[in-house]
Amino acid sequence: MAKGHWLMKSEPKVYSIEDLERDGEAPWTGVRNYEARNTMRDEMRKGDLVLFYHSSTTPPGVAGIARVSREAYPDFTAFDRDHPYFDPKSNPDAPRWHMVDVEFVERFPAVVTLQALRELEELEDMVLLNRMRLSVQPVRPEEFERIVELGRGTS
DNA sequence: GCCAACGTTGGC
DNA sequence: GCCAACGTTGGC
Repeated sequence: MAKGHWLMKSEPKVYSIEDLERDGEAPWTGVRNYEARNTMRDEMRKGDLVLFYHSSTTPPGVAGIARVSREAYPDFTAFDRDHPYFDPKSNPDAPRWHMVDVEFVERFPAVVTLQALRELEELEDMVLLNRMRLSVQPVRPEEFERIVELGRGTS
């Protein structure tokens, strides 16, 4: 089975690639969208590579690479009444939300901006550019490679 | 801060 | 099961 490629969004004010670099590894808490959850729960496998996207910032874009380090398990922040991601409809006996852990791989010297991605014809079918609100999404291997080249400044 | 896009909820 | 109202995301 070929290695999977994904893109995951985070607001850097909440959790940035710099935070992941410092921490080394982190649980991807707080996804409260079914499609994004299903992707994490059903499709993401240990070792898969992830584009780490910074959203709601200036400029938005891909900041680096992470790797799935633990496959899906219940998002415990949903059980914690005092946590901002608390969801009363989820509980440990019937967890509604799942997440993966990711580990730091690489931070790009410069963010590959959303604007730059939009300018490339070969990326026009990217889920990112067509379903702007989906926070965990698949990326084609060739799209992934192209963005990594841009991020490393090697193209 | 605005607001378009769009996912979710809940009344019926 | 439809769909209007509502809430959230996320670019600008």
